[in-house]
Amino acid sequence: MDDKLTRKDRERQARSDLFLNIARDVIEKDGYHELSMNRIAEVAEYSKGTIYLHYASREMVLMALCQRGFQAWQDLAKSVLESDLDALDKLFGLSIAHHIYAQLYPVEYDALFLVQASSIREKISDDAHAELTTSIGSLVQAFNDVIKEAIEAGTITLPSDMTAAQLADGLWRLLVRPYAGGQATSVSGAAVQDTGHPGDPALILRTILTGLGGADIAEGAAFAERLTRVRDRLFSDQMAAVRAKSQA
Amino acid sequence: MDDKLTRKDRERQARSDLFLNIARDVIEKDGYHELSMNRIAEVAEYSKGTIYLHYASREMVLMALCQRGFQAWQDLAKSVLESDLDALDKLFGLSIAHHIYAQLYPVEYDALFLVQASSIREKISDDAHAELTTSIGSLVQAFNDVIKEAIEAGTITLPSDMTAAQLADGLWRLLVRPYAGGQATSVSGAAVQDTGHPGDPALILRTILTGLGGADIAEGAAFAERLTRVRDRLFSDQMAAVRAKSQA
DNA sequence: TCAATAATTGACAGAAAGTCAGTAATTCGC
DNA sequence: GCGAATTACTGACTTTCTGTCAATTATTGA
Repeated sequence: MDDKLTRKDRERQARSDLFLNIARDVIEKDGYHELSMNRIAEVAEYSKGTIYLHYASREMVLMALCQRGFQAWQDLAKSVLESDLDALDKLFGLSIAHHIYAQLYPVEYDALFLVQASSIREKISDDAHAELTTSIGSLVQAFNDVIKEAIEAGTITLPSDMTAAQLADGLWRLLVRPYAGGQATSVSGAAVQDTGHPGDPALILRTILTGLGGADIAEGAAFAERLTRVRDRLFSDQMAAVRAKSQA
Repeated sequence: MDDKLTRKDRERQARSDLFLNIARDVIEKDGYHELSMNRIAEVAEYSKGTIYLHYASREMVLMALCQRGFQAWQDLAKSVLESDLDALDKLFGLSIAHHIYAQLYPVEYDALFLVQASSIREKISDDAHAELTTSIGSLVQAFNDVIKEAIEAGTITLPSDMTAAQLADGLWRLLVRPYAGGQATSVSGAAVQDTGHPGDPALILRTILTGLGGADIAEGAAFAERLTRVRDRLFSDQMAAVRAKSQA
């Protein structure tokens, strides 16, 4: 019964994906304001009505793009969680995973901020919004899990009235930000440069760790060494892809 | 010569302000997607053409709203910087100022995230965007100044390779976030509740301070006491306004 | 082979942005 | 106070998009 929904459904899925790819390409090439249902239809060589059979609105296209991207992000996070690294290494791993995702899927990453902006949020269903919240939540949860693991292992110690969830939320806030894709200006005026490695946010992470885990973890050389080691261990393939991408 | 540009210009300014107020009210009442140039014109009892004489596009209305709001925020920050409090108190003061601004100017605060979303950023001039960046920069700069002051006073100590600007940027990231105006869901899944006082972000601030300033600053009671003291000292009027607003 | 079902189309309605030629009001030199 | 010049205002118009739907074409399975 389950595989009764095969070819037709796979063709349908393939078309959904095609439209989403086109949307992504249009955005990457010409920006969001050039993304229209007409344009997708034109490039896909389908009519507009067909696009609407797959996505109820322009906003839902962005939403779907965002959601599809999350899958890749979650896969990265999963490979961190399922590794045999210790809790602290995993924390670094999640930070690196974020960075890789932002580099490898810039449009999808950017869409995350777009769909959360009020103007778009207002136009999508509560269900769709709830689904997004769930996706975000599952990534914050990954931080949460690793933090708990680190606490249990005694690697870090939280103030008595701070929960793992609160710390996870804080780390999320520090990491996740518009990457100003291709444009120079940082979101804050402090001219934080993206130097091509998990850079400045990691510095703050480090400061938090100074508070929670002691100087021996956060100290310069040890910190950098751990970052490199975890990255090479878990994500050498993806880092190669990042480098390849930045060539082109 | 300077005051030659008086009545006419003030009338013009008054109209610009009127349109902006209407825009804010429309957004507050019916959301962003109900904001149109027609709607502003209608409410203001001017024609659409006149609105366009003041704001070149819908996006520029939002931009202007955002910019006008910054003035109020900067005033709050200024009263912190110019107070005779010590550096650490000022750091708390800036955090409280942010909170008050978000409460008192929810539409303007929200607009900050809206105008930074790619879909809108793409439609405004580079000049307008640069101006916004400058405004944001001046607030981050306030953090920067206070952090430097705190370092000089020996209240906090930074890791050797962390600059004040980096810490300022980090604090900004922790504090400044969509307040999910009126809506329940936090941006992250970690269900951080806004409890009506400078709440959870302060916890992270506290953790950072544990790392940078020692446990005696960040310890529970001392932290809460400082927060209350600074708030009452600098912002008793504004806190009353916040309370009044939450009544209505 | 053909009827039923599914997929696709593109013309259409509606809404909003942004333009601009024309009109009204105001100012200022005299 | 008059008329010319400047400034402010208007709303119909064009364009461009979204989202709909009745009609058309393709596919399937009996």
